[in-house]
Amino acid sequence: METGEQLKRASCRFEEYLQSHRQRKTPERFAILEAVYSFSGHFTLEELLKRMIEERHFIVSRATVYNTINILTDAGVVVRHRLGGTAEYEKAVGMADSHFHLICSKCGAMKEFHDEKLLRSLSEIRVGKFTVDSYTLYVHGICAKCASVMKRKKKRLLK
Amino acid sequence: METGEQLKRASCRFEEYLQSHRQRKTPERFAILEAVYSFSGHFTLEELLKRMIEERHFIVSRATVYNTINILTDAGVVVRHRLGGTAEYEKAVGMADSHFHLICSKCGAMKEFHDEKLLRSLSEIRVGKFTVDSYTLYVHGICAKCASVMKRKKKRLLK
DNA sequence: GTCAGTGCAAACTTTTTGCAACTAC
DNA sequence: GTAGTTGCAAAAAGTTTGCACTGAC
Repeated sequence: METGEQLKRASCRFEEYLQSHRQRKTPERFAILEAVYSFSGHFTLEELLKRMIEERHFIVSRATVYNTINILTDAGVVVRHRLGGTAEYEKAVGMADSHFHLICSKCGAMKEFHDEKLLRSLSEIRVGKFTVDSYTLYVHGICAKCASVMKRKKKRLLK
Repeated sequence: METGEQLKRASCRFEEYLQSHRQRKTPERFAILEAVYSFSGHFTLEELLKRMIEERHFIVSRATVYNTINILTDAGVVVRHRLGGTAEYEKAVGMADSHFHLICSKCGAMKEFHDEKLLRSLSEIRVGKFTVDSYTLYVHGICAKCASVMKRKKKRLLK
């Protein structure tokens, strides 16, 4: 799915959400949604705010971005990750349920990966009367970069 | 695996971790580990501190509990969940990699579930040169309780 | 016109840190 | 003895909130 299509679907879902929750369709909300979908990967709230104001020249307050990102998350068009101190976000439409996250325990880096087979296993989850919406899978371990650093360190110690 | 066995294995792993990281085996650290393993489910840092002091009569400062829980998490004997505002923790030995989490988007409740098949799929994950340690899977959706509340609400509106 | 949303700053919650005293090694 | 650890209080970081003004419906 291309980026424009993602945004279109997200806007649609967001409008429905706002309507059904009797919340208003303000320009701020849609400008923030667009900025969110302009990122290809993860971003923090601070990065989003910066992109809004400096790059997209849409003046909006931090409080409104916080408020809106919460609504977007509730609406299911944004996913929130809280691994380090600062929350990270990413678009959900055309993304969620289709990729998973590798987290390096050493450096904290987060990287995406795809796995069709795993995706199929996940879609088969049925747990009592719980209605499944989406999944978030974090695979913890050591990334290639940190592994090689540790290897070098070990070698030096052995000398 | 019974609780005592879990704690024993966790202590062992923790000792190894401390040794290899040249960190000290203080009474505080092991008292905190024991308190952690005295919980059967999730708990917050505040709950842990309360159990330490009020129930187990081991006086320790909040700062030390924060410090220690971070080390325990790094050592892989505790898992941290950051879904709401406050972090929640749970023991990892005999738990992690063997159960997954259902999160209700409505009420925020977190519940565990087991799935042998899924566990097998996860253990087959291989992604480039990333060394896999453990997994954390969150399944988001609506819990049975919230679903029935919403259903009732809908019915009332239709009357 | 009404009530929800926005912007600002202040408040709040959770977690980390600086420093002196202490203790495991 | 030395360097890591603790406890306390203070600070930081991240997020939410109160209030007056604005604007969507």
